[in-house]
Amino acid sequence: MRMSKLYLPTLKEDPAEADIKSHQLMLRAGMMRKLNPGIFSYLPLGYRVIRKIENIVREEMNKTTSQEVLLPVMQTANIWKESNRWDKFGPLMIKFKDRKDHEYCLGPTHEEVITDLIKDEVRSYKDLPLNLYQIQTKVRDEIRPRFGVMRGREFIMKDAYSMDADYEGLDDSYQEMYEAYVNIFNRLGLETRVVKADSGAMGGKDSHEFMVIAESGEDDIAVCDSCDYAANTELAKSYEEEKNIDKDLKERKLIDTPDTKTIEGLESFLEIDGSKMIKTMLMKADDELVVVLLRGDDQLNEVKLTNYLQAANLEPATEEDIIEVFGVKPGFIGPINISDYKIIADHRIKNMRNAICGANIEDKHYGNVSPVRDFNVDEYTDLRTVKVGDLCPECEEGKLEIEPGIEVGHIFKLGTKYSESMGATYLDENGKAKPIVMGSYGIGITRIVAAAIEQSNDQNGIIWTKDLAPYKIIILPLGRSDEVNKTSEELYDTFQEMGIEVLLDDRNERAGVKFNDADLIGIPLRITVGSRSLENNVLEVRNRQTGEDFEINIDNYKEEIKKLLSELK
RNA sequence: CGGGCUGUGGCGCAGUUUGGUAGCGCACCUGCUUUGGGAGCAGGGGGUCCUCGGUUCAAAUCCGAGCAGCCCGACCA
Repeated sequence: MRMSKLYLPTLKEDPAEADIKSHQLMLRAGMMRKLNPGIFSYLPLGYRVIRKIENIVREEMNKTTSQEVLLPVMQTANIWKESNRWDKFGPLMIKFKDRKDHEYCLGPTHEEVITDLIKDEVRSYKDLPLNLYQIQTKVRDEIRPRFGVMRGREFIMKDAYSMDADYEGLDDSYQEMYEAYVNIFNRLGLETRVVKADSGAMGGKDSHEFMVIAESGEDDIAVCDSCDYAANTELAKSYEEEKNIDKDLKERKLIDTPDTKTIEGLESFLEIDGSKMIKTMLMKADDELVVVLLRGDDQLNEVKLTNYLQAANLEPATEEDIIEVFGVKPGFIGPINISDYKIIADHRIKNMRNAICGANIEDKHYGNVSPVRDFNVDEYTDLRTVKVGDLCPECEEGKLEIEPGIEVGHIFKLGTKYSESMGATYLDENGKAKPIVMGSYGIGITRIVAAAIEQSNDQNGIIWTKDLAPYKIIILPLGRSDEVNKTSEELYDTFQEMGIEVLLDDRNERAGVKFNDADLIGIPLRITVGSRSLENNVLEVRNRQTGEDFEINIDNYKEEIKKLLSELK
């Protein structure tokens, strides 16, 4: 491609609206432009990278039993009502009505469509297993789109759905996809980590996320430094530690804590560590108020609590609710003498003795409080978010580290959630109707573009790997001598004949502009053609990935370039 | 939805405190010179100062309301 003809509007300065590297660089490198928050147009360079990723994903998917289809973006509300997700997915969906007043949404995902698609066609166990995938734009009315393409309201996703006769079949399908994902991310050159994950609104049992470790990641991953345990902190199990228990129950006492409403405040006021305190919270799970107890130095993990309660919605209770339940303003609430509401405590509360908690009296806390003797707990479960340095729940030897990650893939064992609600059944060997057992498997195509850039850039711009680079070679003719132009054109033609994707910077720009744009858009090999080098009968080549410079003899440049290309990552 | 910040040529910003009719850098157009890491000189085009309402002789600037964007929290590929 000739750059004089390429629609490539690069920017010298970082746009004010972008503050992570990948977002800044995608705008600066002319890969995309924003239409609305989280909604982008992809320009030639950006779309080329997207297609590279799509094709790698497609090739690897086609090596499995999965077959490519294309499902509708516009979906009738009926199927969402059948699966009971019309309300549950709720505000995340863009909903609208057609002229006949029928309700529709723009597809945020395709479990309903796929289930509807197969339910009339798959009638016998002989039709199973079946696995279908598509690569398509998803639309979600995200609460807060951000970080460019990282969390968009429109994004391209590869989603696959497996249909099996039973759970053993699902395990096989899941394993097949798992392995395909490992291959895909290897080919994409992304350093990913597979972690156990929450299945969230998709429902189902097992679930793994494929995470790219990156500073700008929105998820936290807990990783054991000794075994291979790795999980999203949303569900990473907390090790049930059994500390030395102080058996001597001291007499409960009331302590004056004027205007001290937070754990931190108590820590400095009383000079006692938060681990000796009981944190009391009131949460509203759907319509039920629940009292939650945690150790003072722990954080409530809302995903764990939501899952434990099997709630659709979880939010902190209002101040009015708190006053009604505890008879006191927030800051001084505690579990003592609370009996009309369910009290759920983290495991770590069980072994606490002589602790401090709110007294349900303004400006007062109790000291020397212990469970059983002083207050009742209805249920103990794992509610805390794991922390750096926690003992690993798996091997119980290593310590957990926490790293930020970008979720680029997510696989779920859905089970029969959709097939049951939507009536997708088959007849087994005995002629008995059974629900199809399903799995779903997503890869965020556009998010991978951002993740790849996050993982590979420098001060000058993007550094593409060979397989994602929109072009492999960029030729920079410098100066305007006929000889330079002639050589550049020859190189350009030759590379095209060789089937190598090549850019020719034939713009009437100064050397500095060309160098800087070449660096910015991250083309792996740059060939500089100038009178200086032509005099010596050489081509100057720079490897963008390593920064190395080479002078190659112009007489056998084809071989040299092939060699340099093959050495690229 | 809550909290913070911001809206001024295509982009990045100043001007707002103290009202007087809009400016800088980049980009763009023309000409000349230049041409190996974002050129120089000269000339030029382009702005409902987010919107609506108010105060005033006069509003980018003051007041009110609204809208939009960005960032921090709950959602997810």
